[in-house]
Amino acid sequence: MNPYGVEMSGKYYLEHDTNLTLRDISDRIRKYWIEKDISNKVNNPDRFSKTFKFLEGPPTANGRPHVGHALTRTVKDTVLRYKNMRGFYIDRRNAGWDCHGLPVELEAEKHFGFKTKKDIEDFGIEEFNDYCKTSIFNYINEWHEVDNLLGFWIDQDKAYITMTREYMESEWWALKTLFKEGLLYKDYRISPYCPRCETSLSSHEVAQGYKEVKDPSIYVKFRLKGETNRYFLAWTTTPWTIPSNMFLAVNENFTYELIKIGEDEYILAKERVTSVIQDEYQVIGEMSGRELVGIKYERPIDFLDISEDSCYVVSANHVTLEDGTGIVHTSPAFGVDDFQIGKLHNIKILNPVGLNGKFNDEKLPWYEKFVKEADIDIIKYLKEKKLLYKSTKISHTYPFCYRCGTTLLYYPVDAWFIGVSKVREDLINNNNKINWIPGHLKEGRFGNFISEAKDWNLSRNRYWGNPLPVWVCPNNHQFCMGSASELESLYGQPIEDLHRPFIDSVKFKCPECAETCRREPFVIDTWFDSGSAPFAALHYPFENNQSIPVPVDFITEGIDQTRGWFYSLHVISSLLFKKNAYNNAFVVEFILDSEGRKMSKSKGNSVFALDLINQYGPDSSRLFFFNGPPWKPKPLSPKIVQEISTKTIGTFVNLYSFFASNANLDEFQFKDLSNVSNRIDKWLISVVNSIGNKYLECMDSYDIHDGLKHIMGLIDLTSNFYLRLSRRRFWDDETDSESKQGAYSAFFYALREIARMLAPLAPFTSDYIYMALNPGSESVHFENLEPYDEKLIDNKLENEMSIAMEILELARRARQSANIKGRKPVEEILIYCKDDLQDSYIEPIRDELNAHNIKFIKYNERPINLKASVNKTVAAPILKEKVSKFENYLQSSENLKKVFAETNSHHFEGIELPINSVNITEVVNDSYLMERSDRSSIEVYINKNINRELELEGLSREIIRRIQVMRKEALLQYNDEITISYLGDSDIDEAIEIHKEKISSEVQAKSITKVVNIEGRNWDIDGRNLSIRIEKF
RNA sequence: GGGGCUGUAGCUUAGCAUGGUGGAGCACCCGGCUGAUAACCGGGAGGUCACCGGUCCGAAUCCGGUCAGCCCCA
Repeated sequence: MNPYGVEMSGKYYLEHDTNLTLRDISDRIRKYWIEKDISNKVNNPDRFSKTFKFLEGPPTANGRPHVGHALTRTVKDTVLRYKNMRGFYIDRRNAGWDCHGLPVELEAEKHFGFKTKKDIEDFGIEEFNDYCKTSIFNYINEWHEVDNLLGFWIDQDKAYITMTREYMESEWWALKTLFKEGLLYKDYRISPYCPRCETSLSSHEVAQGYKEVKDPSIYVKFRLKGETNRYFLAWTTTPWTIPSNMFLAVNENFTYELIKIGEDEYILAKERVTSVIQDEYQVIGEMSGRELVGIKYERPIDFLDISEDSCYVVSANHVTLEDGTGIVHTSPAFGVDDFQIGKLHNIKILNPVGLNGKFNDEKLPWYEKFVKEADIDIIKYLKEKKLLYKSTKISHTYPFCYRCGTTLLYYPVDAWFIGVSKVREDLINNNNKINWIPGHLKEGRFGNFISEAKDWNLSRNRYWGNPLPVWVCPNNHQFCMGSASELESLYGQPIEDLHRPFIDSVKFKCPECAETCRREPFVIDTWFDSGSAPFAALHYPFENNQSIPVPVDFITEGIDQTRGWFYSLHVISSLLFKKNAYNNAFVVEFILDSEGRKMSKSKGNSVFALDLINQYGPDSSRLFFFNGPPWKPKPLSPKIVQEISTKTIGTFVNLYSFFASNANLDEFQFKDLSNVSNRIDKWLISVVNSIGNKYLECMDSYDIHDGLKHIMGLIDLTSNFYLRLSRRRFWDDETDSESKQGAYSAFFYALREIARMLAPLAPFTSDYIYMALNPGSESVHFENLEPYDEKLIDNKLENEMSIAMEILELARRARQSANIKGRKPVEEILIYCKDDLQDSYIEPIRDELNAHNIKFIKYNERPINLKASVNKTVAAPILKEKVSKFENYLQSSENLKKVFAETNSHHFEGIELPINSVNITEVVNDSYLMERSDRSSIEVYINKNINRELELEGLSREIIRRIQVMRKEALLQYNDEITISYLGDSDIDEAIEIHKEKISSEVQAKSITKVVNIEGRNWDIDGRNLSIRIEKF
């Protein structure tokens, strides 16, 4: 019995059952792998001296895996299998699961029907988090199933899980390390904030919620202090921020104008005047921005108390001339740039808006009103006060909460930051050590991003996440915990669960002032979880601390992770270890639907990984992902999956099937290549080795799709050139003929190498063929891929064979033009090439050429006649009425000789003619037909004359073919003998008579008998009737 | 508004760093082959190489701009 559970019945090679589908094959192989624990045996560290470190990017298993996941998992598996075969132990081949985060909470909220944070708190944080904890593994079984079906050899039982105490504790260690260096700090910052969810949002969350909207666009008059009708004109799209105005900002380098409209005078940037001002105006003054700085003004809305040292013009670089007036209304509580100005001028910030997004100062007429809804009232108020120059609407993109659709406010919140901007240099230096695939990401998207890296807002006002391990006392003494035990010793008792809400109740006496320390009420961004995977998955530094856990050698994820996981890994590793987190980052694009549209839940065009694999089988699906570079978006089309599968796996299995059935008949067993002497066999070996090295080169540089292309090229050459031309040699009667044994050896070798090269890409089918070729072997995946043997590569031979291919192609074309079937022998084929060709070149294609004589000829032996005609445009004006005489002159071959001999000019009856007055053309001899190659100047001449002898020979081959068809239809074995009776015309009689011996041996006939009456099969051979009956002898 | 990538036959793609008549495969049509047969071979048709301009004797390729699609940032 063999791995497939098939009885071999004395045969050496498994005969391929053509009824098996690729899915059947993969099912059997998968079962075998599991039974024999092949995956673990292959990656047994004892087998290797080198190590390749991998890191799995952890998905969240609260959704179904889709085709995009199948793609990244295929890339991972292909690279890891390849590295195994190149002699590397795969370290950290374990799975990982991301557990925390807002998306998980969002699903939970949906489940319970919650709308606000209050709903969650009323329900109970403990119960809420309990639900989160279980829901993240809702689809874990399907993930396992996909990995299993796809053949992804990842260690699921050793998966790291980001919500475990150990994992979280490692993150605490990291945070404390940063805290000690001043790189984790609390600040009061302007963040995008959702007043409904009452939390700030991370930048990538904000990015998901941009919408095109219409907002007010108002030009507000700010009266200069001490003036009655002179104003600064400032523009804003957020009227609700006017009550908290504290400054006006200008750009020192711009030129401003003072203009007059009626009684009123306005100051605004010179360049903006024509776009903003529609009324008649006069310019009455001009000044630089610098001169405006420091000028005091009166607020248009002044209900709120404000410190004295405000309400003057300041200078700021963010002021541009692209829109507005070149004077920017500044409300430090509600804008990032505004906030910076407030900070710079050391002002106490005015913030009349509560966490719920409503005005919370009773002095305002809009008290308790949601700020966006107050816009219209504020505009009305300004208009009444005559402090509004102009009010319109503007269409622009503005962020909304991606979860609930509420307008986001830029709002000052307490937050904890990681000082990423302080280590930009390190980020850039470490990026230089990374090999990005594709390369443009290094300087492009990723490089740009890190070169302007901002401090990372780590804190979230949420529930399900790793709690920020910082405790603060009323005197602002801050303590960051670096481990669970550190906290336990301060707390004085063990802490079971590090999650909220339990951790919230942990308080301790401040070691410095004896006041009570309470935890900062945040959880940390879940991107910090996954970005900590290199060390946290190892519980570093509490365990596995012998060496620094970065960099790993290889990671791969989708392009969307450039600023997600790729970024967080990079930042954290640069901060903690001053090293790059990974050496090779392979970034893949999305799989689109068959129409080329993005897959999305809302369109309902998503394809799940299971559906793909179940429909096409794992190997076909895997190969599809490498049809073209994986970093280009790919539409998922059934036709393409089918095509690449048929061309690669289908043809390969077909090749094996041919090999096995013949090799078993001849009882061939592969030993080595020493018996290979035939040119075409040597050629095949050469091609395997030269393509093999190209394959390795591509795979080593992660150009996996090019590696696949080389394999496909090799399969194609083996099938359509080697086997087609060598078939007959495998049917040779003499089992032991040297030629036949050599052919088997070369063929076996090619199949084995194809199986090995294909193993990382199509692991199931390649293992099937490999084990079938090597009875008793355990798996192709134990194989080592070494550089191929240069000594087996014969470039000269490969060149010569490509000339042979070309000759064959030309001969086939010539036959077609001459309307002579390939089965019909021709008298002679002449081949001309300006280089000397050896007879040996065409040895492999001799049968296929099917000619009695094949000759190489020299230039002057070509069967052509030269013909000359008068080029009348040139000759006529010179010769005038003698033109026709000249034409007659050229009819004589004697004269032609003279004309051809002339090289500089022609002479006729004493008249000198330019050389181009005669057109010389080559005409192929009537008996021949010629085809010429554009590439290499090879000319092939085929003799068109078919005499009776050739006719009958061709006829005999037609008869053979008919009988073969009948043998096959009768399901006869190759070596079954038959008797033949037939009825046909006299030509057929004669053909059979002459070629009886040949026919008999080809079709294994004991006898061929002409009969008068027959109940046989009727054939039409080019208009002739032939009736044949065969019987098993 | 800023940045990145992509654009080659109906479809999937090669060629582009280093300029020299754009190659394949699939599908289609015609013909052929047939002990690999759900294969195979030959031929045909099908391209303003997204568009516009520049450099050059010569541009799919280099440069500038435009458009479209996708992605990222704001």
